Amino acid sequence: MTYTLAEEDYLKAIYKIAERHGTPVSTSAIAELMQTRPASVTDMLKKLADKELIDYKRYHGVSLTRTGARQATLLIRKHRLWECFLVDKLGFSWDEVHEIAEQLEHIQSDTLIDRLDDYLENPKFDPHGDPIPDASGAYRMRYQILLSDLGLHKPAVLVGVREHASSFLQYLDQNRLALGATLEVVEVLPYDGSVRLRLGDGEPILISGQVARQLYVRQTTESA
Amino acid sequence: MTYTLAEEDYLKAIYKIAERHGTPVSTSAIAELMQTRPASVTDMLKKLADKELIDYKRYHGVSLTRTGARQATLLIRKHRLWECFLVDKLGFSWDEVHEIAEQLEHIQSDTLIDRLDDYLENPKFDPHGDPIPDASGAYRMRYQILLSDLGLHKPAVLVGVREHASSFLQYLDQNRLALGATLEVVEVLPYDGSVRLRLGDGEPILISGQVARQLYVRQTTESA
DNA sequence: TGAAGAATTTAGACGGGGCTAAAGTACAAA
DNA sequence: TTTGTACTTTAGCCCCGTCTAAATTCTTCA
Repeated sequence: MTYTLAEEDYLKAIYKIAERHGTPVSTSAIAELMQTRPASVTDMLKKLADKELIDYKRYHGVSLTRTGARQATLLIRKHRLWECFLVDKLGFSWDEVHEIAEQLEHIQSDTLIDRLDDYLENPKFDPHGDPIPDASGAYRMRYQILLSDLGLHKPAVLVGVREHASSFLQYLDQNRLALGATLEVVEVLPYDGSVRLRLGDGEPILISGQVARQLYVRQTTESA
Repeated sequence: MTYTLAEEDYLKAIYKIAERHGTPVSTSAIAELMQTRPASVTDMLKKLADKELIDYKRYHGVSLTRTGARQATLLIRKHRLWECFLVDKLGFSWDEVHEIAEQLEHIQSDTLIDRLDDYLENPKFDPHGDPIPDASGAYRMRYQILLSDLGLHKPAVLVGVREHASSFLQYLDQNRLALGATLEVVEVLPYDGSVRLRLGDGEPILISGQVARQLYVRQTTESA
């Protein structure tokens, strides 16, 4: 089976929304994510349903079928592997790669993507800390929590970002918040939920609660 | 300026035909190369002419404008750089890369292609021996002649192929005819123009005149 | 010069994917 | 239970790139 560019984009959008907000996925949610009109979404949903990539009941949203989910996962695999390539091999920074990977993920060739995977030495996470599915579509979620849910004085490592906007990633760069950074919450300001962090062994920095809710961390053992 | 996939394909086709058979390029030649109908070609030619990518006079064929030619060479640059990547980095063989590069060449990002160029260490020729234009679209033709035009007992090196079909490339592989191979014509059979070659210092092999007309060689100095 | 035959273009249609405007459905609040 | 509002779908249109069938133009040769 080979799908059109638009079909692939819809499958990925549905997958992402379902991942975040659960199923069923509404027409308007898809329209908003894809920067398109609800009427256009409805048209495409019919086509995807005809191809048995989604389960669709009029007025009641959609969910991916097994086939649809598999296809979406493979797209995500391709997207994330290409992001690794762009960052690790070509020297792009993590805020520059999304649009390019968005194009590269549509290249049709199973051999290509498997060889790329090997060439990159089978990375398990992409430059934003998102897990990369294997060729069968399987991947394991890393143990992670939002920085905003991390208690005081618990050593942790920054492992992922929830928000992928360039401006956000650049903000993190400017504040030395890179994946793998060790950190610890020193204080949470009650007024607005801002968080004071110690990064590595440097001076504490202040980030907004808004930012803290976009960062995934993994607690490290006290001894580490 | 950004062009659609179909427009890019047409520009490249026109460029290739013009390169081989000169200008003007006929509607039917384009249709044949692109596996499409002459009527479809005519439609697209009007659009390309409106965008000033080609000079088009009804019933009299087309030629690329400066802008069109520039766009075509950039596509060829992308195609050939991706072929290098696939062969040199991912381990594909030269008969497997065309279709994949055909997709990759449409990825839109100047930065990407320039970084890829650097990553590959600015190759001047692709895996088939075709020259790679630089970012400005310029490239130098290598001195080369067809093997069928090489005289007897002149040492030469195989530098390129005129035919890119997988089956042809595989045939070359099976006969150890790789780019860079040194060779010398031992005999030309008068009956059908078959050529007996000494390859390196091995036993002579026989290839058809048909094949000899698809191989580019460069003469080496006697002393080499 | 004037057809015949080949090449090319036009006319009209179609599927993919998108849009607007209008109509239909669901659901929460009264 | 009814009704207002938000959401979704339908109807009808558009552009892109392709096609077939028919008409046109070029070219060549008698």
